[in-house]
Amino acid sequence: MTPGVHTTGEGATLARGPGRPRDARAGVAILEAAARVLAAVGPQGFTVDAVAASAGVGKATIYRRWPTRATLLLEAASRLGLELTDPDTGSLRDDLVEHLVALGTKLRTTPSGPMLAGIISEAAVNDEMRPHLRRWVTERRAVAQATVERGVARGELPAGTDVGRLLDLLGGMVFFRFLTNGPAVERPEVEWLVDTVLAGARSAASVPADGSPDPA
Amino acid sequence: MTPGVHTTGEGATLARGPGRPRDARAGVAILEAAARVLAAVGPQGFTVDAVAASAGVGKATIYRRWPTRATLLLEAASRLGLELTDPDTGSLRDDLVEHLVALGTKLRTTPSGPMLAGIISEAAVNDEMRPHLRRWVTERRAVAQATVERGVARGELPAGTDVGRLLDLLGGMVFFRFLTNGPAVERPEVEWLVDTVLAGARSAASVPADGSPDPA
DNA sequence: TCGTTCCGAAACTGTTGCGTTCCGTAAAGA
DNA sequence: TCTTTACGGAACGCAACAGTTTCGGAACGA
Repeated sequence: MTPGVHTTGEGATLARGPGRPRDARAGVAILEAAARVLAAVGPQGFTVDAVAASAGVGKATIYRRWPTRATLLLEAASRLGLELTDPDTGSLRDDLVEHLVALGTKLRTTPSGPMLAGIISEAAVNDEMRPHLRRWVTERRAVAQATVERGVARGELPAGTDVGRLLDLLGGMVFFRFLTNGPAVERPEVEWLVDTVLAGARSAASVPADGSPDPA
Repeated sequence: MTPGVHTTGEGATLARGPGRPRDARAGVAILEAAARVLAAVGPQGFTVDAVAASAGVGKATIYRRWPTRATLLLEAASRLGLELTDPDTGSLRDDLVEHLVALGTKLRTTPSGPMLAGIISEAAVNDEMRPHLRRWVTERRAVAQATVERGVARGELPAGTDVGRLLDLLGGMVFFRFLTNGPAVERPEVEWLVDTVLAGARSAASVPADGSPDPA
C-alpha cells in the first residue's frame, strides 16, 4: 500500500522511501494534544478534530500516524502518568501510607483520574475495553504488590497473607472515594486506613478464611 | 403554552383540558424501555430513538412527557434498583456480611451495575451529574450506616468509631473489584473482609488518628 | 529539475442522534 | 357532529464526528 510505511506512533524521522520525511515534532505535538483533550473531556468526548486543533495539525497528519481514533486514544491513555514509585522506607506501614497518599493525590491532580473513570464506564459496556482496563489496574498494582510482599518477608505480616486481597482493600477505599466524588482521602485518613487494615490482617490471620485463593 | 399540561413523567390519565387523555400505559412502557436500554448500552449509548423503538412508541409521545433526553435518562437511572435491605440479625458481623454479599450480587446481576459505571464517568467530566452520583451513593449507604451504628450502640465497636470511614473501607473493595472487572467478591471473601476490618477497627481504636473528622 | 512524500488547512462524505413537525387515526368533552 | 388532544410512524432540519480527499506548498533523494 503506502510506500515508506512506518506506522508506529513515533514520528521519528525514519523515512526510507523518497520524499519529505515525517516531522517528528508533529507526532509529539499530537500526543501531547491528545493527552490534553483526553484529560479535559474524557474518552467519550475525545474527538480527532479537537486533537488536531489543539496540536495545530491537520487531521491527515494524524491519520498518517494512527489508523483510527481508537488507536490514538489508547496510546494517549496508556501514557497518562500515575506512575507509582516504591518508597521502600524499611517499614511496611510507612511504605503503604506513602503509596496511598500518592495514589489519591495523583488521581485528583493528573489527567489519569478522569481518564480512569472514562475507561471504567467504557469497559462496562464495551467488551474490547475490558482487557485494557484490567491491564492498567494490574500494572499499577504490581509496584504496591512488591512492597507488601517485602513486608511479609520481613515478618510484618503473617506468611500466608493474601496480598492481592489486601491491596484491593487498601486501594479500594481510595478509588471509591475518588470515583464517587467523595471527600479526598488525606494523609491522616490514609494513616488510619493503613493502621486499621494492617491490624486486622494480623489478628484475622489466626482465623483463616476457608474461601478460594482468588487468582487476581 | 400547552393547554392541558401535566409534565410529570407519570402518564396517568389526569387530563383536565379537552381532547384525548394520555395513555398511562405509554408512559410506563417508555420508562421500562428506558431502563432496558440504559442497562444494555449505558448512559453514553442511551438514545431516544432506541427507547422509542423498544417501547413501541413514537418519539413524539416521549417528548410530550420528558422535555429532553437528559430528563428521561435521569428518571430511568434513579429508578434502577439496588435497594439494600437491613438484615438485622443481631450481629454486626453477620449484618455486614449479608449487606456486602447483596451489594456484590446486585452490582453484577442487575442493571444498576453498568448504570453506576456510566454515571461515574459522566460525573468525571460533567459537573451537572456529580450531585446525582453523590446522592445515589449516599442514599444506598444510609441503610448500611444504620446497621453499623446499631452495632456501635451494642458495644460491638468502640464508641468513637467513624462509621462513614468504615463503610467506605468495606464497600470500597466491593465496588473497586466490580468497577475494574476484577474477580467477584464471593461470600468467603466477604467474610474475610468483614472480619479483617472489624478486627482492625477494634484494635486501632486504642491509637486514635489525629486526622480530620471527615464530614462525608 | 523531477518525482515522491510530507505539511496544514479545508472541503467533502456518510453516519448518528436530538428535537420538531406532519400524517392519518383514535378518544375524549361540548 | 365538532373541536381538541392524544396516538404510532415517518420524515425532516440541524449539528457533531469519523475518516477521506484535495489543495498549495515544502523537504527530501535521484
